[in-house]
Amino acid sequence: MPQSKYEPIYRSIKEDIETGIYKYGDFLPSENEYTVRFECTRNTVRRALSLLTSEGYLLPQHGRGVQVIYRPDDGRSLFTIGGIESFAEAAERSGRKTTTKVVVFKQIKADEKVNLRTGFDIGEDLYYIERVRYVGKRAVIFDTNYFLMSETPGLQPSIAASSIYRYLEGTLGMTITTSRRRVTAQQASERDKELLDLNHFDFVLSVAGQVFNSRGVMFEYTESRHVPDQVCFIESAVRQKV
Amino acid sequence: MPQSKYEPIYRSIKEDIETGIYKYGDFLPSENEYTVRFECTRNTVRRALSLLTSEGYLLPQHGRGVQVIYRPDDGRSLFTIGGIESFAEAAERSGRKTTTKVVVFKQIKADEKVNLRTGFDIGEDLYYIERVRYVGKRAVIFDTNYFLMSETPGLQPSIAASSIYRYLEGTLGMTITTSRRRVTAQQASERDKELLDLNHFDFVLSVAGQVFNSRGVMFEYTESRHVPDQVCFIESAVRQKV
DNA sequence: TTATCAAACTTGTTTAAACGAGTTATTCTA
DNA sequence: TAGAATAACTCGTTTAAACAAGTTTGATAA
Repeated sequence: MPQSKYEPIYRSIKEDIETGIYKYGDFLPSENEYTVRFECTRNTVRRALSLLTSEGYLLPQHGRGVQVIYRPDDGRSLFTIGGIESFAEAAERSGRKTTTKVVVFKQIKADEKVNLRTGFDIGEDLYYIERVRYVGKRAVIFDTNYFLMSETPGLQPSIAASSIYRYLEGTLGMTITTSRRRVTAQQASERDKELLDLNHFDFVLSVAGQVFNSRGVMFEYTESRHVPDQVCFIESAVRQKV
Repeated sequence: MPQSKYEPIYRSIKEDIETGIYKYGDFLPSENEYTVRFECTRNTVRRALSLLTSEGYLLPQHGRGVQVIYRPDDGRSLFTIGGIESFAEAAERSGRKTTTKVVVFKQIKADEKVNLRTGFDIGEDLYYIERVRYVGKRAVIFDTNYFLMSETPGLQPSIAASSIYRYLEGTLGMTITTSRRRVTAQQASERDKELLDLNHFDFVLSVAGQVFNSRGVMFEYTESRHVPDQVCFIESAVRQKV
């Protein structure tokens, strides 16, 4: 791939914001100034800016300029919703030590119950995996995964213990593109209490979702049950024009 | 405003998907076909398609086409995260009868505690509002709002009881653009138990966030505490290219 | 029949230009 | 001095064209 042009521009401006060169409330240089600085057209600049807008970093104002509305995180949030990030990626970003324990790893055939829950067709061959994720010594996430065997050949417990995504993207050359997730608060099950260090909590934050690869095949269904403290999801939205 | 051209195209294709003309797994007509159908350039078509992609409706595949990955909702979710929707809008969309009761309505000055929680500067004049939202006869949401008085003049309890956003957008001509929200699961407080019909639950799903108007002024901070059942948040994400 | 190659698609990126429309600052006028 | 008109900015939308790069299909050659 011939390395896109807008991507380094996006990254450069993002860094300028995160390092405080442009602070909350400041206006960025105008689009035309950026075309000179980056030696590209306004379209390319606008593409980079629109990415940052959708991430909640910027607020463009017609006729005035583009304002920075980003405020640094307080660091309490492990995950940022609005992007796709694996457990390992998120942990690395926040600089915390993490480990994974594989509790269950088996092959199943999707029955009606699985179909209802995950959306996989009845009769499909699936890997069923349960994992517990630790941050430091504390069990904070209980993951249940269903992977479509035909799309994820060679999956093994040893891979599940490190990073399945690294395997899929690296070894298999798969591209993960889109996911759709549902976030709910739920009563902790007996299994949650058994596997997670919930302390005094008796509920979890559940994130369930389907993941598609670049060929439009839904190859994964995952439910992650999170210990409620120390974990939160951040989302930013832009209101649709009418 | 000269009514944008991509917007009706976006709406048209969205409708075709939601009404099942194009089903889950189908490929849409190519971009070039759409340029003929809508009498516009490829750029304009692509703009409409990219909106639907970011909403999780579509999965474009380089060299192959654009696939539909939308599946109709099961209707259990009142809200969709990833957009900005008021309580009234969301309820209307799901066709349920709702009412609002204003519990507290007063003017306050932001102190250090408020500043830490909301991000408003110390000394700012604010409206402080507490509201309980009912779906049918059940109290399902406990809302705490802070509004910047200078940006929301004339706010009154009677307005808070109907729709504050309708007042802001309609009467004041304000444009709401961007919001940034944090989703967490929390232990139900005594006040939650007093005001909400939690039934057997002792926890809530909290959504807290800042809202900006079109002039880049943060004019609202809101925390909504939801009864956990029957409410969920849906989010779709597209993985960032590297 | 099978394998290979090329043509004809598909979406992805970038340029260039023009016009619209909102905001701000300046200049001119009363 | 105060106010109105204007010029010079800002971002928003759309067109047109070209090329890159991935996929599918069908023709061609072994």
